[in-house]
Amino acid sequence: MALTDPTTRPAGPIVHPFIAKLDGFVALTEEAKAALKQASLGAHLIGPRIDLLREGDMPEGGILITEGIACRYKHRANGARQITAYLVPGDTCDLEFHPFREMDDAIATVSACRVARISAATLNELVAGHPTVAQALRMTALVDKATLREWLLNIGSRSAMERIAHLFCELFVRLQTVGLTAEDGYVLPMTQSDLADTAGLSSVHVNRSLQSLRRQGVIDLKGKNLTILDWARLKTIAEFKANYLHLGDRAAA
Amino acid sequence: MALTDPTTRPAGPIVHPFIAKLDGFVALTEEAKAALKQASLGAHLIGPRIDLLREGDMPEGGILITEGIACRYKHRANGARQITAYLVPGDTCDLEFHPFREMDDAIATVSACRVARISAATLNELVAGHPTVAQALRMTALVDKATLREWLLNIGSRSAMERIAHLFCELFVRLQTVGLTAEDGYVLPMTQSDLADTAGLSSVHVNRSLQSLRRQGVIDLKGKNLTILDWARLKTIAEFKANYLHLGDRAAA
DNA sequence: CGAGGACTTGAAAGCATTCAACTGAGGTGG
DNA sequence: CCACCTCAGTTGAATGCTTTCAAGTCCTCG
Repeated sequence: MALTDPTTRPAGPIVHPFIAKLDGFVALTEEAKAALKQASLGAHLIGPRIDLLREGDMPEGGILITEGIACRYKHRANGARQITAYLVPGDTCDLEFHPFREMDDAIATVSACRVARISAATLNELVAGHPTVAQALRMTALVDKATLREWLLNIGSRSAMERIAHLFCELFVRLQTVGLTAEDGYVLPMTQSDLADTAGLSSVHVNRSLQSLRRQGVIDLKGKNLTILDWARLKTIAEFKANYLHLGDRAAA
Repeated sequence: MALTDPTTRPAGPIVHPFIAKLDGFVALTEEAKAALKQASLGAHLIGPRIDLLREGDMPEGGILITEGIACRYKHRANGARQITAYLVPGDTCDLEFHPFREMDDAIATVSACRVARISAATLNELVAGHPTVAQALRMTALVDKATLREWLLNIGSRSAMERIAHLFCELFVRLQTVGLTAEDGYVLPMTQSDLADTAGLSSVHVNRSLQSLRRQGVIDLKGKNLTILDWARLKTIAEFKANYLHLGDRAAA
């Protein structure tokens, strides 16, 4: 079962995942691509488990992940944490920037990441000067919302194993579009505790659910390497449809 | 305990909740207000429990709710339904419009609603001609996302009673900003089954949780009339902080 | 080699679901 | 005008998924 078509899929990671992502939504002009490239220069390398923005911060601009995986999360008074999104290379947050807005959640790296900060000024130039970029950014906001809704469905109505299977499916497809998957798997830097806080489960139960998936021969997960042994079955378990990601013809089988 | 300040809060429903909402985010010019008023003319009256858009539809423009309450939802193959958002007067969907985009979820009325459809053309004029409107619309998209994240936290980490309490708090604050609350309550058109599909619970358990809230003297719910008997306690139970709604100085105590 | 974090496993307890039956209110048609 | 139907809400009991608590293993890193 070929998950990727080598004639159209990149062999390795895409150099500018952000540009590739936007270009996939709306065909960008060459000037727009150049401007985006310029804007994403000067990305910093940041270690794992570091907060990029905290609740209550007033960000000066937006954030772009170039390498690694980050997450958005919220904390409760009792210490419980809910992860509300994963950011993979090419993903951004708070580009629909608005002045005097306090963060109502936090952003942190999961693995080590390369992170570019995009100032409000740069952003304004980008949007004002390049209508295609503006349109593509609106589309990313739309996809972000659709993804949040799908996660709500996931947590609200699926069983533990289904939730995890769904997350694995989504990450596979998203990472695939930026060339960060192997033929049948990818690097999963989250701990089981992270997965628990993502899926609204206890880490013990995540552990048992993963074992169930392993026992059924659907996945193999050793350390941080996730191998999908039976993509069709994983999709069936998760009831996964990629339509909410709005990838168009980039969508995997 | 005065929930509303009669000197600053409207006594009745706001005539143009959409304009009031946007104006609260970004001060609108008079021309912008006039244009918005024009755009929201011709709202249709639609009965309860009617689909406005279905999954797979390609909407021609956006939707604005002028009266009543609607919801966004997704269905699973097994018939399970997850409500992912409630739309109250002044709320919109799909104004961050993008051509050739298929709906990945559905929109339906809960109560009878007055609904205005805003064409892509009108929308483009509005955004192109009125920067304040464009900025305010970006802000609504931001708040929509923040609300989805809060719901994720709600379903993912709170107990049944807490989830319901949180929803009641959120709706109170949102309805209050458009003048649709009484001093200590509001009209709640959702059935217990709707609440169940919102909170990721069974309707039986919603019923029992409501009774628990009633027994504690926190709320009174008769038919479609919700009365909040103890706002402080309801907020405490829900661990409700309105910051994610980004209402600024409009926020209730 | 020690320490700590991640992962695993077992058993008990609990919150939530399912099934099933019943009440009550609202609307329809004879 | 009332019987009847339907849907929303209520209640009880049994089941079960998930959590919690606790202890122990494995692995990595300093």
